Amino acid sequence: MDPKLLTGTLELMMLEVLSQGPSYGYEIVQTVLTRSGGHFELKEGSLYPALHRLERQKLLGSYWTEHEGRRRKYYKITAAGRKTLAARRSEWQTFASGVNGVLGMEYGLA
Amino acid sequence: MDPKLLTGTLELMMLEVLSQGPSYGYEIVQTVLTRSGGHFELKEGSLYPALHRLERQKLLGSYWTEHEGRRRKYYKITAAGRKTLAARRSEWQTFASGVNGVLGMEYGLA
DNA sequence: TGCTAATACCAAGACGGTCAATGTATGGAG
DNA sequence: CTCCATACATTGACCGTCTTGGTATTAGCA
Repeated sequence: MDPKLLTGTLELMMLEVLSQGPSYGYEIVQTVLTRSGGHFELKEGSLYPALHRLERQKLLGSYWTEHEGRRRKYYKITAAGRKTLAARRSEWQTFASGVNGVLGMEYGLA
Repeated sequence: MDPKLLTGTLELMMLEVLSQGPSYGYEIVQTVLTRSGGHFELKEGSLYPALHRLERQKLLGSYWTEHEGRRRKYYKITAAGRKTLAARRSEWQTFASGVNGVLGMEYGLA
């Protein structure tokens, strides 16, 4: 999987995952891996900066917890984050159908 | 439309367009615009470098022509280009269904 | 003891996209 | 006739995001 494709959908996917409840970096990686059918292995080097970015933009909030001796930083989507998520979801759909249009595959998918 | 989404699909779309016959930069922009339903306005600053890149990789060949006083540089897909196109198409499908999986929208689209 | 998993973070570098400028030629508005 | 828009290609500066890979901590296991 060409990593360049991820650019721009990373944040969308993170917001989506967090829209279903708070989570932390390490777990988000697992969730995305599972839900993508094993295709997307988010790298820490892109995940954490993205998380910080989204937090700076107030789309996420965060808090630390302790779990069996290990520190976890939970991220929680904000109201603004949900709004952005909705916008990005629809942007993604527009984008995907645009690409499919160019590829001559506008109908259906597996 | 967030331009970051384009990263990685630009070349795919260009190869696709060229798989249907030789074309030149300016025309490729129009073709993609039309076939994407008016959504993708390729910028010259990304299009031409991409064209040159693909040519360097021997996925495209090129030749100049003259048309009503204006110079045109036609690009033509190579056999290697077609192979790459096939690979990228399937990569795109995997990618799109991965994203849709994360978004919980694996079925159908308009 | 030392390795692995869980967990978070950061710095350096590559790469591709945007903006905007440059250059040439044709054709139409005034 | 002049000016501007359109057709067409190229390039350079800038920016943002991704990858790689290294740091750091704690728990648990060989």
